Amino acid sequence: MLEKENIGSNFVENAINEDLKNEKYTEGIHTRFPPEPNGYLHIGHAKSICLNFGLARNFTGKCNLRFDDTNPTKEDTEYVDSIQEDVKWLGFKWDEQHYASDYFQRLYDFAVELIKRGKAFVCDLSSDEIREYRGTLTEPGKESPYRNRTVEENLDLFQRMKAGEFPDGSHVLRAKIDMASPNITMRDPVLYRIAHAEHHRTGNEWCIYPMYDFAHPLSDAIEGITHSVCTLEFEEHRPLYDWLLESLGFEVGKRPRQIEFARLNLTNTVMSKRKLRQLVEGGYVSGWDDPRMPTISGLRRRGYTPAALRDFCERIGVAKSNSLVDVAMLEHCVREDLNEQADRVMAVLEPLKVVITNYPEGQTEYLEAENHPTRGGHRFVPFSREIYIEREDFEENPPKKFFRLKPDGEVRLKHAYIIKCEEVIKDADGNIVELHCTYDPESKTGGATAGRKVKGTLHWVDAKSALQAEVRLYDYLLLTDENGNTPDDFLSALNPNSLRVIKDAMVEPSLKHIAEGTRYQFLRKGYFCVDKDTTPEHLVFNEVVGLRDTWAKVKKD
RNA sequence: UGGGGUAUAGCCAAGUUGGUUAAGGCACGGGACUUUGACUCCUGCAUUCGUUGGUUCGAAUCCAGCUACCCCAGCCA
Repeated sequence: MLEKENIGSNFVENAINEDLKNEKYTEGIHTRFPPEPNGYLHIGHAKSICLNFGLARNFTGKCNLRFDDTNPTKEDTEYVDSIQEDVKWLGFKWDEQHYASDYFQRLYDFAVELIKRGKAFVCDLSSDEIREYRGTLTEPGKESPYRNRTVEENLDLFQRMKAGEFPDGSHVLRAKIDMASPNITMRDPVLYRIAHAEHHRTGNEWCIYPMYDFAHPLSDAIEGITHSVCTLEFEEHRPLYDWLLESLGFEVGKRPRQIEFARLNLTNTVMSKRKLRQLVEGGYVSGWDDPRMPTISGLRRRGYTPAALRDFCERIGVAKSNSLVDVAMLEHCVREDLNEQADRVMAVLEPLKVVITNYPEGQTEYLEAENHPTRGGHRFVPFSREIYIEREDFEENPPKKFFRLKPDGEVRLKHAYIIKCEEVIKDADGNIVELHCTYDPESKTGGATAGRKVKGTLHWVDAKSALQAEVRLYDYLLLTDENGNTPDDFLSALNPNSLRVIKDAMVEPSLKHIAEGTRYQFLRKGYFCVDKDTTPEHLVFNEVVGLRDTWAKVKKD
């Protein structure tokens, strides 16, 4: 079998290597990604997806997509569609697609078999009673008075549960294990419950539904899964997982093995479905795909690339310790990808008009501008007497080391000329409304005399031909303490400035007809992605992530 | 105070059977380059592995105790 190089190795791969070495799973390894279709996928799921599909790839095995749809009251096809879309978008192809609901009949048969083997019984206790009988963390539970029914009685009752003779909550099928077990999961866990509810796929065919603990190991076994990777909270369920497979006669070394890893936590955001739902339903964000959301759909809309997400999942590793990954790691991954992929264009977010007084009135020239510093390609950008520069690129009283534009100062306009600030025009309130500059005709980019050096280089757009655009700037959804922690009451930590909309940014005219989803680097600002709200008349950009800004740090000192 | 887990730098994380100076990445600092204060490139960043003892010529790795944090009492997954 393929053994991976030590790069990116993790304990799950080590465990699989060990299994292989011991000649287990000789048919090859088989994993699965088993989401419940009750919500949208987020970056924590991406970690699991990358892990499971990555294992299949690294060991030349297979990976299934299986919808764990055993709870009809919470699930919906809307989610199965979005989940499939997200997995595909991330760049993975599943070998087989299944639904736990496809196995309802087989699962029922397994339950019957379990009853026949005397390992399960129908219990008439109410859910409150079951809870009382279960005991507590420190005290053992008590056995149900229905625990010793005969196999025949159990068979009859279970069949009648299935036939719909009983109302919800009146009966339940339970495993017969050990009410005194220190592991609460093993205290005669519920295997089946009655729910007269319509299932999104099986409709009203069933009125009893298996619990996760019952359906999961058996679904894994049915599919020939070798390594069932899940998160840490299922660790104490593993004895039950193994008990069921053992009780039903699945052979050790061939039956699936459950391995648990720590779920992803990221600073400045929340990751639980419940909290994400709260954000959406409370109107704190525009929806599941709000670009500030850590959902796959949100990240996609924000402009993150699948490659960046995969790289991120690779870099954070897989282990068993609870961890909180700095969101800076994620940002680094997109920057690295987009630095390579994104074409450069010029856009001025907060325009300040500059009149070049010695430039001929009415003249426009088209300057060659490279699209990418290493990959090449070029376009022509118009330049004329009036342009816009970034408001923050001019300071009347500049701090030390400010090498942008200042009174009597010189600066290079990217792809164009060196200009000198001659006059600052203000309105009656003293606000700077315009700059009058002169340009050096000898300094034109690419020309024979372009060699003169000035310290600063600014981006700009031609005033006459620039396009107005809406630009949405994002900051973290949540404010965190120095340790990156969010309070339990996370809504109190919502960042009031997580979204800033600029309606009147000016972008170069080459951006006239662009496709939704296209990503650019706005020179000296950051990476931006064309939002789906864009129309032929109205451009809308989302900030993916800003460029690293050393000046911002220097300025603070 | 039952059971199950986890502890290696500010943050992730390698370190499998004990053996030279404890990988790598992020962040951060210093420098070079620069018509993006970007990118890139150099360079620095744990005498120490939660803690205390023990075994050993030798321990992050083995043993014992202690401490901290996470998870479990859904007919959710």
